[in-house]
Parts: sequence; C-alpha cells; structure tokens
Amino acid sequence: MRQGGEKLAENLSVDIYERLSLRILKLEYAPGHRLTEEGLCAEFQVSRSPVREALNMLVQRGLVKKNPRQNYAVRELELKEIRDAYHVRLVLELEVVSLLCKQELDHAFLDRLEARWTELRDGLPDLFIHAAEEDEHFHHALAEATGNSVLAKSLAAIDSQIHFVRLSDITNLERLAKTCVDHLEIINAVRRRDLKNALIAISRNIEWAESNVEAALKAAKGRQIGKKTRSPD
Amino acid sequence: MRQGGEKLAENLSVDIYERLSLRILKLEYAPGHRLTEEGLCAEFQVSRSPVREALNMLVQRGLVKKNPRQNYAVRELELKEIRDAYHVRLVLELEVVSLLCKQELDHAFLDRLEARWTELRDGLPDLFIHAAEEDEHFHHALAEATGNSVLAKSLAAIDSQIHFVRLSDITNLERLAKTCVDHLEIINAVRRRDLKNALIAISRNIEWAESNVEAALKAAKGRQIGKKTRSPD
DNA sequence: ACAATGAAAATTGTATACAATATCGGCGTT
DNA sequence: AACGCCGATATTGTATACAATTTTCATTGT
Repeated sequence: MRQGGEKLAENLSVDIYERLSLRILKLEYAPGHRLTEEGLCAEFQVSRSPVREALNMLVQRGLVKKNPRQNYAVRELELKEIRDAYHVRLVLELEVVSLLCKQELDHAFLDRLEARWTELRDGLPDLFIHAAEEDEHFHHALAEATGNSVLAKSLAAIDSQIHFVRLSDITNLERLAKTCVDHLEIINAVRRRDLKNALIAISRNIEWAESNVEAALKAAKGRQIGKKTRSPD
Repeated sequence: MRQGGEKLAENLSVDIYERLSLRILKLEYAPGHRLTEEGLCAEFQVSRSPVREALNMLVQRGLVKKNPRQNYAVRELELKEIRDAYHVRLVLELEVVSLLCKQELDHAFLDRLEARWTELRDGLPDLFIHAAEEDEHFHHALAEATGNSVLAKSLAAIDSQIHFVRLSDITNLERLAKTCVDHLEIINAVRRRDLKNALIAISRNIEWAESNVEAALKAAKGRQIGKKTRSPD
C-alpha cells in the first residue's frame, strides 16, 4: 500500500533496516562492503541503538554477514544463490497450488483476485506502477489461502531474497502482460481444481521470471557502487 | 557439540536468546505469556541491551510476538502449526533427495554418513545420547549436500520450529532404531540413485516422526508452567 | 455509584557513556 | 633492515540515562 519512497518511520530501527535492505538487494554496495555501526550512525544521523538493531535484522535475514573478527560486511549475492532461491520457490509454489486444488476453496477470495488481475491486465501500462508489490501480493495471497502459515512464511522468506529482481522487472511490459495471463490462468485452474494446468501455469510463471534474473542481476552489478570503504585510502 | 547445560556465553544476547528459545520450544511458558525487558533483565541480571537483542531475535524467528509499542508475548504454539511445519519439511526433504539422486555424488560424504549411522545403530542405547542433534545433523548434511544453500537454510528454519519435538523423542528406543534404519536406507537409496525408494524412505522417516508429535506436544503442554505473570495476583 | 479525567507508573524507543578486545602502526632493539 | 613489542585507535558488547507513549488507577464530578 505504501506509495513511493516516503518513509513514515514508525521506528528508526525498522526504517534503517528497510533502507539498508533495499540498498543491498539492489546491489548498490560492492560485494563484501564493510559496514560499521558508527559509520551508519553518521550517515543516518541516529544513535547506535537503532543501527545495531537494523544490522542484527539484516544478519538474521542473511543479507549481512558478521565476521569472526567482529565486524559487519554486506553479503555477496551470488548468481547461483538466486537460482537456488527460485528453485526452492518453485518447489514451494507447486505445493501451494497442489494444496489449493485439493482443499475447499474460498470462492470470494478467488473472485477478488481474478477481478484484480483482470483489471490490471486491461489497464496495463498505467495501472502497473506497483507491479512488484502486486506480484508479491498475488503469490503471498495464494500461499496464505492454503491455510499453511509455515508454508506461507517460508515462501515469504525466499521472496525477500529475490525482491530486487522483481523491482528490476517492472519496466518490462511484455513481462507484465505475461504475468497477468499466467496469474489469471492459475486462478482459474485452481478454481476448476485442474491441478495439471495449475502446475503448468505456475511453473511457467516462475521459470519465466527466473529467466530474467541473470540479465537483471548482471545489469545491477554493473551499476554497483564501489565503496569498499567510505573513504578508499 | 555443546554438552550439557553449561553456558559458555560468548555474548549475552545469544546466550539469553538460546535460553529463552529453549524455554519457549519446550513450552515452559503458558501460551501468550507476557515478557518484559525489565523483567528479563532482573531474571538474568543483565542490562536491557542484550535482553532486547535476544527478544528481537525471538521475534524474527517467530517465537515471540511483539505488539507494537506495547509488549512482548510468547507466541502460542498450535498443533496445526507443527503439522504445517512437518508438511513443508516433507516437501523440502523430498526435493533434497530428488536432487541428490540426480546430481553428482560425493561418495566420501555418503561413506562417512553411513559409517556414522551404522555405528549408532549397532551401539544403540548408549551412543544415542545426542539423538536429536544427530538427527538434525543428518538431515541438514543431506540438504547441504545438494549444493542449494537456500534449500538448506529454508529447512533449517523449519527445523528450528520443531526442535523441541526431537528433544522429546530421544527417550523412545523404538523410534531411534527406526530412525537408524530409515537413515541408512536413505543413504543407500541415494547412493544407488534409486529415487523411488529414497522418496519412500524419507517420507516414512518424516511422517513417522510427525506421528509422534501430537503426543509429545500434549505431554509438553501438560507440563506447562503457569506463569502468565511472574507473580500471579 | 458510575463515568470521565488526569496523574503516576510501567514499558518500550532512542541516545550516550563505558568496557573489552582486536587491529594497526610506530618505535626501539638486534 | 627486520622483527617484535607496546600503545593508540577503531569497533563492537554492555550498561545506563532520557524520551515518548501507553496503561493503570485513583480522584472527582454528576
């Protein structure tokens, strides 16, 4: 729901966490870039408490590594790791649609989802400002609909690792159109309890997304800011 | 490796985190039990900094719920959630053995694993003091062997939620024997690239484990310490 | 007697100060 | 000139102080 880049910081820790998280996912830091608490304090003009909490969150999430000699470094984002994440995501999402095809369905829920994506498809270039969020919402909503919260949470954890890829995709109109078609097909296959086609649709959707990853990642790495240290000697 | 209850606290935050984590996983707190920073400070005789960091870790991991700006509460551990966790775990572990049967194998690794579990099987009652750790190690090692670190990490996250169940199981000798048999069969099926039997073995292993969950959970809930507040009225 | 209001207490968010430890560089000795 | 020792510095771990906000409870007015 949050619109643009406005940050209505409910608290500083979360705010800093989100900003650092976004930077890392967008690969704005050189791999292995070192982060210090004091340095971030100076940059964000806050005390060490919220900075430290933000760093801890990043470490927990795996975006920042805490070195044996007690300092923080931005974790390197390997291409293989993205592929691995997509692999796991596919496995889990296949389970999601399998479960949905088996269990009792909330038709009102499917109706809302279908209406939304029909609307998005028809008003394509304009309505799709928040494509990444819409896409994440779709997949998350499906996962939640299974009623298996652990499954949903596991998927959410994966998604947070590949978030930046979706951010990179929002400019590609062809991709958006395909996404709409795929999502509508997934919805209807689930409604018909047509497991086979649901699996095909979700596979196509995710694998096609992954096929865009390498280019996006390489492009992002090209944009990478070289700041191993804040003042490089 | 860590033996008994000795706490060689490398730092207080992690120490407190682990102790609280264990308490919660063992269901020693009544569901919804309220935690306050100051209260934990008094109990552990430390300042709020490490306590706060421990609580944040617990929130991140989902063991503690944080009401914004208000307080912390031990999250209720539903039976359904355990079942859901086992469900996701099975899905992921099936993928693990599928991958292992497909890819190039590290035979030395399989040999070590087989030797270990043969040893455990033959010297059963005595050697199995750390059954839970051994079991977790086995499954984690297999996941790592796939080379998909995201998969391994996702599984580790699930395992941390059902850790206490394994702790409850270590007394059951029949369970231990079955575990050994299952694990050896999994190893050998993977070695033979016998996907079908590998899947059967891993399914049996996990589903049988889950079948013990409800009893363990109910037993644990029976032992639950009623401490909604530290001094109840 | 009950409800509304306001003050005090409780609790978390943030800032700062202090402690411990590791890293790096200079200085002296051989 | 090289090696090692020692101290200064940098950095994180922990403690405490202060701010902001919510909750609780007592007091007061109707």
